[in-house]
Amino acid sequence: MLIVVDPHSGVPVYRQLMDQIKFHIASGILKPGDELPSTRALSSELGVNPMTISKAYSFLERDDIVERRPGRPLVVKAVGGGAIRDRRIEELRKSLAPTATVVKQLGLTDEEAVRAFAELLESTREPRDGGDADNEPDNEPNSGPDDGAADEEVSRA
Amino acid sequence: MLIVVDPHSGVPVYRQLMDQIKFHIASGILKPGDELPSTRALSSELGVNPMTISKAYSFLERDDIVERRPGRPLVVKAVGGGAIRDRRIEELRKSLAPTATVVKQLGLTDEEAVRAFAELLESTREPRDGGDADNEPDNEPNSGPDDGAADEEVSRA
DNA sequence: CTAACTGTATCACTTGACATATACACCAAT
DNA sequence: ATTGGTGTATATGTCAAGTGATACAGTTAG
Repeated sequence: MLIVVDPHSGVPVYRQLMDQIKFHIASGILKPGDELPSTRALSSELGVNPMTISKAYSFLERDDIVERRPGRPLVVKAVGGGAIRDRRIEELRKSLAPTATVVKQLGLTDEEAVRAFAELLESTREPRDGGDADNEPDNEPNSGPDDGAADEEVSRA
Repeated sequence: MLIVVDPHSGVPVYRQLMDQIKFHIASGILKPGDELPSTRALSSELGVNPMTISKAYSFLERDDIVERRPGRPLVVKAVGGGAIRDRRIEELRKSLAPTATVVKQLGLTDEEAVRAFAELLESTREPRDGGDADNEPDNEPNSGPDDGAADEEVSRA
């Protein structure tokens, strides 16, 4: 469970935490039933405020990824292996949703759009350190505190 | 050239302007050489500050979409017909870029990601009423039966 | 030159997200 | 009950984005 945050990356710390924990679950490093590090432990290890950790944990609970019991450490929720995959696809779809609007707005055909996506993926197939990933420029898939509106790129519903 | 902005959409006004102007260029309503409405004209028409219009114009210039001459209206930059299509693809790629990161982050394969995208596009394809079927409350350039042929081009001065 | 148009640089204000400090609530073991 | 562990609600501070009022600079026509 290696977690690294970069306060200067432009990506909110609590979101970096969420992303990395989600990633660790998705890749099996964190299994259902495992306990997450305590807020204070992570806090001193990463040099961030416990509340920031707690905020990340709260959102993870809201996303049904983690289970909260008062006074006890958080544990990874029991989800079937398949469910984890589904969750990843779901994440992807959320990230993709605004783009679907753009496609229609630009009047592109589905094929053109799909092909562009495939090419883009291929071109970025650089094997760069899979671990964490604090990146995620501006258009976040979701899992934010807001979620409400305001997005980047092009607008959306 | 119908432009509508919704200050409550959560999407910054200047970005709504950019998106709609880009869209009008992509769809041919605005052609290279056309002049854009003056900042003050658009300002009073939309009820926003001229500076907000100017900000949108500035970004459009930064994106090489429009040309600025001091004291003169902005004009759509001369891009070849083919370039317009490329520009749309380019827009799409920009919208897609963050998602490419997410894909890697989630450890999904290209195929899975591409398929999810294709499915998403298909699912948003309204079966009835061909056209655009678009769900896009806030930012939608040419929606509405009005417009007809009334205003277009940019002249308006 | 003056007038009327263009765009915009500068500054002030508002708003919201983010991170934090403090204090509190819960649980388990002593 | 006390102690030491857990997570977190609340209020405060910081900072950047978005917007707007004002004043200024360039162009064109009279």
